Amino acid sequence: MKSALFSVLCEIKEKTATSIQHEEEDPPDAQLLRLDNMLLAEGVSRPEKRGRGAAAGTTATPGGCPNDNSIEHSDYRAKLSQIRQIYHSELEKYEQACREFTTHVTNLLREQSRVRPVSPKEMEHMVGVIHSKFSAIQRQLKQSTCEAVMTLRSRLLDARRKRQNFSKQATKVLNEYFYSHLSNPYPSEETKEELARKGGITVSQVSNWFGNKRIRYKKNTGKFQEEATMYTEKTSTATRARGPGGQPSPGDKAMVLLYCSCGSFPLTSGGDMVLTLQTLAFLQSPPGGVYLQPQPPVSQLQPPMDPSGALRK
DNA sequence: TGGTATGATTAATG
DNA sequence: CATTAATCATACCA
Repeated sequence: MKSALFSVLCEIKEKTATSIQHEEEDPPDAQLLRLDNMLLAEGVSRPEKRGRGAAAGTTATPGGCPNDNSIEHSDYRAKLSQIRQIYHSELEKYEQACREFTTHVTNLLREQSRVRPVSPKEMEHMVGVIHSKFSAIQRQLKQSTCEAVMTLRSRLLDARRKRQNFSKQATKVLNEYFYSHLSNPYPSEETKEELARKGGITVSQVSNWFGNKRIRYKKNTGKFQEEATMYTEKTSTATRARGPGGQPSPGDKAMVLLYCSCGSFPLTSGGDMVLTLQTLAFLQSPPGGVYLQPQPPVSQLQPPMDPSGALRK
């Protein structure tokens, strides 16, 4: 032990002899500062600390969002606190080691001072060098902690990485609403909440879903034909009218067709119009069942260009 | 393993 | 601030 210490001491001494100021050759204090900031922002530097604009933007919550993503985040938080613990204990260890080492070295120097003159300046230098060494180690610790946090974040917080398909129930609920409101698939906030509740997902997930759905439906309506008939049928079973064979009630089907001949959803003006049209369509819907029309009658919605072509007729 | 489906994110827009 | 359109990254399936 002692010999090891001594060798380090000698090394330090050498360096001191040459030039102290350039000892570390790379003093990026800015980087250190950034690391500190990040650790602070991530809540690593201080256990249990909240209340800083930092996180407020993303996870404002106390109000009415029940699960939102706190469930998913609990795992993250658990791991984060683990990291925090390790970080603090390591930091503590380093600091203690630093103190011990410093006293050790000063003692040694003091001993040496009996046989040779040791200037106070030399002492100071020694101490300074030791401290800078340890702070370099600390910086490394901070850096690796940062990396760990980043990895953790990307693994657990970035939802894109942990994407999970919605449950059958959720997609059913969403699709049913979507296809039964094809003419205006823009659920209100309340509706979104209800859909979210029924599907066991969050409101923002509902919004995302509708955003994706609208755009994808518009982009390639043909592809969704099957799905459309499927879900419109499904909803009609609830209100099922005649026909054991499944003669679907014309209403919703008609909506699909209607929609097709009407153009895109952005009928901002609205609801009444839709209703009227719906009734109209219902009345006009041919008994035979146009709904099965293999040809996608759809896609009138003025997509800029229709790749599937051949429609519009 | 490659292609597709799908949920989430982001930039642009009004 | 809600949407659209594009894009990312993963899930899922043949």
